[in-house]
Amino acid sequence: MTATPDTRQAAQRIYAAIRAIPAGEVAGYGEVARRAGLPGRARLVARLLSTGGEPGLPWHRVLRSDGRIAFPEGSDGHREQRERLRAEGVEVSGGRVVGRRARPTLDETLWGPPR
DNA sequence: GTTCTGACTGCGA
DNA sequence: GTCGCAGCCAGAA
Repeated sequence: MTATPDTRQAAQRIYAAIRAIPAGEVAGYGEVARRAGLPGRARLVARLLSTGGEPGLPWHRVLRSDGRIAFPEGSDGHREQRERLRAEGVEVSGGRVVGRRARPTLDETLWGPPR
């Protein structure tokens, strides 16, 4: 790849943003990208994960803006993500997150809460 | 070098 | 609620 320092750094920020998602909570690709300082680069986030991402990365907490799993229902990845989320107390039905607003409240849960 | 593709998003109908 | 379209960026062929 052209692995420019900028791109690599961006990837690291994205990874950090994903790791910052607390268990039992979910975040959208766009949200993660924004937190990483890359607004509008949700696709980059998705691509990073699809190309391997990082070991131990809670990628299953990353959903689409609709709060749905990015994988098509019935897919292997879809099934795995659903299981992982359920293990953390997040119920998923019909590819949709239940018991929690689809719109990830990352802002409030992560960096912008109480205070 | 150009072209295609993709774990996406937002808006309008 | 769903469906379609355009915009967007980065990597792979």
